[in-house]
Amino acid sequence: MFSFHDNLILMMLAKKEMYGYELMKSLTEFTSGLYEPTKSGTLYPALKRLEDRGLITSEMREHEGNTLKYYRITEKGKTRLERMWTMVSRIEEFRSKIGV
Amino acid sequence: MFSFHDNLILMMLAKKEMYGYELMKSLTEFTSGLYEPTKSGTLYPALKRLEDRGLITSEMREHEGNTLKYYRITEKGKTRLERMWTMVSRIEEFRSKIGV
DNA sequence: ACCTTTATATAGGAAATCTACATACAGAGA
DNA sequence: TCTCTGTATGTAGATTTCCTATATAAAGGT
Repeated sequence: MFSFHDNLILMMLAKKEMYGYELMKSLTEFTSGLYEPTKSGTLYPALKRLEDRGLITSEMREHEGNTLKYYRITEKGKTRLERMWTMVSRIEEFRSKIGV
Repeated sequence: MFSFHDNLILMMLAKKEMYGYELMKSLTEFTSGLYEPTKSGTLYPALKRLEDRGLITSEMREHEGNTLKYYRITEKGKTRLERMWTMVSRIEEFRSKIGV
């Protein structure tokens, strides 16, 4: 219905462009205490899918002597992310209604 | 990492116990305009999984002449749901920080 | 009689996830 | 020097979940 993991990736890249490993660390920190750390075997195929669908783009770039693969969210990705924000708002609203 | 659909089911059942078809309609209404309607082929196997894991329980009960299968969230299910609330709060907080 | 809605469910294929492994380089410490 | 840890990017295979289509049955409307 809706891949939560993919949306978290888009969310992170909406803040700033990042390379894979950096993103992995950010996701792990974000979900710490709640979910298992993000693994490379989950992240990299996900990034490939998101790029194939035009939600993100990638570019190889030098950074302190290393060649890193930087990912950036596209306009299409931002539009997709809007759906998550709406969903999250609905959930918060629902929660406050039922008072749990 | 985290099945969003499963969490929405738990959320709905945290409000009140429901039978499958009723739950399907509720989920469809909740996600309307954002995602496709929930299909029976997705919902019923999900309910079976959640019951096998002890997050919900089911009971056959009469309602206006019909024998319906009512589902109820368990304490374990409520604990699981707490994780989603925390996650949703973190997302809202993140969103306000980046200002999108 | 026929159609739609309600109600629950399975079978099979497609997609996503998880576990494990593979590679390479850089720096720290014994 | 050798080894270990951390950084960095990925693939292979199995498991799990999801989607599409189908099946059944009963009730109510036209």
